[in-house]
Amino acid sequence: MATFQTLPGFREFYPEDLVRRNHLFRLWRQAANSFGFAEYDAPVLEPLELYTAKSGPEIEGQLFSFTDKGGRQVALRPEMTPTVCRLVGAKASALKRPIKWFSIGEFYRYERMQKGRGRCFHQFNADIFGEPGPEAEIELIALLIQCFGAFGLTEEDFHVRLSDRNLWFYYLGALGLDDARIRGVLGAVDRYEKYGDDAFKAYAEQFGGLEESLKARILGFLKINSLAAIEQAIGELAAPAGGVGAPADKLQARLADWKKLLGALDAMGLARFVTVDFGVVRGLAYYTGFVFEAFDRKGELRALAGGGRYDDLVEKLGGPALPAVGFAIGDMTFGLLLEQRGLTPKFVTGPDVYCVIGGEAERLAAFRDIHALRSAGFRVEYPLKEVAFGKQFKAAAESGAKVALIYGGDELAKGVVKLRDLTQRSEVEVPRDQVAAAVRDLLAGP
RNA sequence: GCGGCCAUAGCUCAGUUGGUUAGAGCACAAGAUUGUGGAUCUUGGGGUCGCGGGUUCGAGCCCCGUUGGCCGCCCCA
Repeated sequence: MATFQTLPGFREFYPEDLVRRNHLFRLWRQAANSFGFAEYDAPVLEPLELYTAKSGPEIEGQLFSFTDKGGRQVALRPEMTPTVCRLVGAKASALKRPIKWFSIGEFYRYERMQKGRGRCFHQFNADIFGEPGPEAEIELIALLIQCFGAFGLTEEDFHVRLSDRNLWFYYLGALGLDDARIRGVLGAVDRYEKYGDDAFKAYAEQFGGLEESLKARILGFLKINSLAAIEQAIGELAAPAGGVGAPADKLQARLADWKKLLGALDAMGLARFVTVDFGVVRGLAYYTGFVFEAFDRKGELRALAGGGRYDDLVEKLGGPALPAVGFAIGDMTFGLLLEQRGLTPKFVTGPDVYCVIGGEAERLAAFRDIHALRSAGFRVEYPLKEVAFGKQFKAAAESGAKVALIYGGDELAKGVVKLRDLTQRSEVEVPRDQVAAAVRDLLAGP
């Protein structure tokens, strides 16, 4: 029994696990590249203030934080957004626009583990900086969908729920709520799906109960699920029955943004993945416009991905004023979904060539070819120690190799190597100086 | 931070009302097999029964604590 255990919530990746993880990363990276996003990376350890500045001091309870030997308060990164804001902010004036960046990294949160959540996890992050219009959302939501579709997930498997914190703010403001109350209501809206009416308890404790008529209007707004419903709500907002209407020009601009966003996604053939759903508001205070979250269609898993616009954050973290939109996909819930849908393919990790070697004399001859084949890019295996032929053939078959090269005394005496096609179970003798070419031909064949 | 369930070999698990030296399958390794296939047969390595304490003549089994895991709550950037 091992004396030392893995720290709670941390994961180890044995080779077969890492193969699967790499598969995720490979397809995500491919999707981002095809959308023209540039990959970056950054430190795992950051100043604690980078996170407390954004989220308040309470956040420290959720962080792996400590004081380093230089007396600095530091924390393992719990997310990428503040880091990438710093990177972009520091060179904002020198970066070509639009700034489209992505990364894949490991993150750490000091939390209790649950299904789909651990203390360390990986995230794919994609962000666009410098673009205030919905063109940025179009790119990002399309990329998000592609990051899922690349695995064979369809609209039967997941959808992206899209909402708008701007309209929420306009609406709640028009209902006469101040900023603190608006945030309180949004907190309730965020939880409404899960708790129903109980979601308003926290609000009631802080501000007193909501009037029934007010609550009914909020719940009505929460049920907005189509462009037509948005249009209608905007019409009502511009000319409210009572109270203060939101600025008409802003509302019209917002409606135009919605039309542009949904129209573009439809033109890409992605409308079937997108659900308008004002029940999504995201808990975070810093989101400023469109927000979206991806869920499995069955609603069994926690969120697969989340994102939105955060136009004020770069400036708040000390950079220039720079509009931004971004999203992140976590690897844990996403992996669960792939597993549920049987979309984690069997990975062939076998070599191209397995060498069967007679004895120590033949081994030296084989080594020359093995190294040459490996240098030529083939994946070549051989038994490290002298083993009976029967065992070697068994090992060759089990390895998954398509080709066996047989270095026996008889062959080498004739200046040849036997090349066995392990699939066809056929053999040919090949002169030693033509081994690489013969292997290449066989592997390239049908 | 809180609650429920759980912990026996690398994995999946059995283990009688508490009773001798803790078992099976799979996996791994060796042999059958010194030149041809994933099979089969034989054999083997591998366990502080998570850890610590208690009850008992005797604990894998009962009790307490602790660590870890799963699930949920809080939270979820």
